[in-house]
Amino acid sequence: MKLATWNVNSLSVRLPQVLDWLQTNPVEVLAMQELKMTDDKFPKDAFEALGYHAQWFGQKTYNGVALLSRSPTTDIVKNIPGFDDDMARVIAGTVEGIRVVGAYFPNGQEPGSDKFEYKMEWLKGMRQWIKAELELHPKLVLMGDYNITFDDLDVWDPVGLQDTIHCTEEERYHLRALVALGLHDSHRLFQQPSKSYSWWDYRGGGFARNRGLRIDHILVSNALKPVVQACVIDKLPRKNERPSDHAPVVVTLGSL
DNA sequence: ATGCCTCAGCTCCTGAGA
Repeated sequence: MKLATWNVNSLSVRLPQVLDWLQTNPVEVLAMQELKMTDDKFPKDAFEALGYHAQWFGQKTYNGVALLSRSPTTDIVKNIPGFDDDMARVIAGTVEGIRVVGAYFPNGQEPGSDKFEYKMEWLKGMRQWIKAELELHPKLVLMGDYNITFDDLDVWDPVGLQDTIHCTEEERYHLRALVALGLHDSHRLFQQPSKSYSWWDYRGGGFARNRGLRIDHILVSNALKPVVQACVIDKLPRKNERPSDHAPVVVTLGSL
């Protein structure tokens, strides 16, 4: 089965592209981020017409996340239990026996800012919760827009972007701490093209010059690691007219 | 260049994204 994550940067604008992509890539699960719409605007019917069940957690203007699945998703959780948050950033559910967490991690804007502090607190809350989730659900996938690079390999200009947002040691510490709970970066389990990124700035021909960052990740739990067969960044949708600035990431799992 | 695009909305500018 394939599971994917995609920051669509406005589902209203990107809906036709998402539907196209799903027809070519009929993944079992798609986690979307940055819907930028209220719940009443969510295009449930369009996804159902393609054979998907949908769960969503929207918000006006910013954030908003959703899970699409071919088979029904159960035990839905919205946002991080125990972490008070007025932003719609997390949606979790169980699909085919796998606990799937789709997340839009805070951007953080700039080290030292209030938004950066919020990001750090959010990361702590996420880690506490995922620790508990892993005990309840050993087969777990945590995927989404993390807004954090693991290391220099994930950064087109590691020198110029050193210690800037997405690349600070503090953010990377939290990402490693999350992995240390018993998760694995699917991307790095496989040989990947050099300079593999999942986001490119709209400005300055970022995509054409491959000036990007790898900030969208699919982490799989210890129990799932043996069955991970592939992890691919699909750059094709980034070549569309009016693309999202992020590309989808797809992981393939064999049967346990 | 505190810019460069893109998106939403208190929409013809601004805040935020990353």
